[in-house]
Amino acid sequence: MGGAGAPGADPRLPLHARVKDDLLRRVKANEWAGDAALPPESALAKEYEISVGTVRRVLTELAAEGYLERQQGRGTYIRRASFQHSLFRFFRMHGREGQIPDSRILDRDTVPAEAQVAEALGVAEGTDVLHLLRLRLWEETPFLVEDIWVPLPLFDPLAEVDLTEVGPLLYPAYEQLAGVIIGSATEQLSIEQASPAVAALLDCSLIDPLVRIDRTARTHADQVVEYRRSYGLAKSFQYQVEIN
Amino acid sequence: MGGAGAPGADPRLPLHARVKDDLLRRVKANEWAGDAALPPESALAKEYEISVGTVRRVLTELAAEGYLERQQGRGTYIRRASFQHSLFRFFRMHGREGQIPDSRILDRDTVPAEAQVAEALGVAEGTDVLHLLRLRLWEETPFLVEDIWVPLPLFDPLAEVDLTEVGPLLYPAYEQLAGVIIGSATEQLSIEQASPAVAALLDCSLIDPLVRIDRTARTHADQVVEYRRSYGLAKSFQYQVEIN
DNA sequence: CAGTGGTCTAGACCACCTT
DNA sequence: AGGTGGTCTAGACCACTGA
Repeated sequence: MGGAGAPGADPRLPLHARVKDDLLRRVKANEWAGDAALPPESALAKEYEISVGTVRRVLTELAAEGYLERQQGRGTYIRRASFQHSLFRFFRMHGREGQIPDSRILDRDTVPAEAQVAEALGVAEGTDVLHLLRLRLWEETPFLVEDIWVPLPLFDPLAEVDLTEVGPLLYPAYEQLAGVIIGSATEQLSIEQASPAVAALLDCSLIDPLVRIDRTARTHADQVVEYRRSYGLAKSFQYQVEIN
Repeated sequence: MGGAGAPGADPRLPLHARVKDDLLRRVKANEWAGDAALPPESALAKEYEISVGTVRRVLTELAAEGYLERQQGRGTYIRRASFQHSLFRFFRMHGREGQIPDSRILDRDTVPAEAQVAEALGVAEGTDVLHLLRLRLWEETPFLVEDIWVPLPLFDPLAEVDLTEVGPLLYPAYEQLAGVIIGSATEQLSIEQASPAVAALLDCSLIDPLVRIDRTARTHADQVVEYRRSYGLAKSFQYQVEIN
């Protein structure tokens, strides 16, 4: 290592900034995959040829930003979207406390991306993408219809897997099948009238107001890997957001 | 000073935590009011009989939490109203890009807290609180009705100020008038039918669906200082959320 | 027990602002 | 020039974890 860590970085930046950038890059590149701990502070200090205090500062900042978890006596680990965790991080409709809704994938097909899907996923219009139609239910009562598009060939494994082996949560399946970890998402809410197809699935009338949620989900590296359009019955709708 | 700073604090807590609590108390007590800088790191270190490094850590944390501003070469100051900052952090309804909607406070009165308000604000039911009724408009067209409750006597200045002097944003006014800085908030969305009073203000029919947003806003220290209930027309509703 | 991160100190040097 | 916060180092000691 050449004294700074990130070779291409602006050498006018402070040491800790350059090291932080490089370490974040390595974290995002999935070094130390699985349950492995990062090297201890002393090892990183030696590797980057900086003092332990500077390494500490960088690791503490990355932990504060949610990339790492540190535990005294154990070590420093990449914060993974743990299965149980990712539900409540990305599932924002509420009503049942801490329960996971049932999930039924009604359809799975490879389709050319229509304009809106292509733009969201950042692919050319007409490119083949994988489409899922999915119903979510509380105690056999459907409350949400989801159209989900993911890019190919990244998600080829999901196109071929036995759907009965996919649990009620998709993001853990993304991780297991395609190695894709969802790091952030943007949701856009609006209110619409039901279309006939959606009304049939949700068992509601065509004049009932629906909540529409457009979600774009990204990896930690900000690559868009899912576009999802969900419809839910407005009258049973509960959506909670923390603003920090 | 007795070596720790906060005399009543649990001596098992780390030094930096005790000093931080004490310093925060002094900041909230408005020591160093006006434009005065806090004492330099070296002076605080001497006063608390701790090392400069520990003082640095405390000040850096308090700055990260929004209480202080630090500037190299000048000093450390209590953070003052920075209007630009709180602008779009808490405003989640979209449609116009980056514009601030007009705002009209229709009513201001002191009322006993009803059950839901009391619970949200963490005061006893029947306690006097300040209530605002506020209309928000795009180009003279109302799109949002807000009932806002804040605790007294904390917000006494807001109860007395000339309302024409309050701009289109409340949180900067909270800062200027009551010294309250909003650090985080929780919003809960649901869909309802319009009540006659709201329908009149929004100029809509009683069967039109409305979006209801319940917001609880807190200081950086997680003290709840505002409960707000907003109603908006569903058909013009756009709400965007980043999930990280 | 060895190894990890957490706390705390002491001090050198630098970058920036004010006067 | 003098004083401020920003960076970086070096090292001591403690608390916690796991074998």
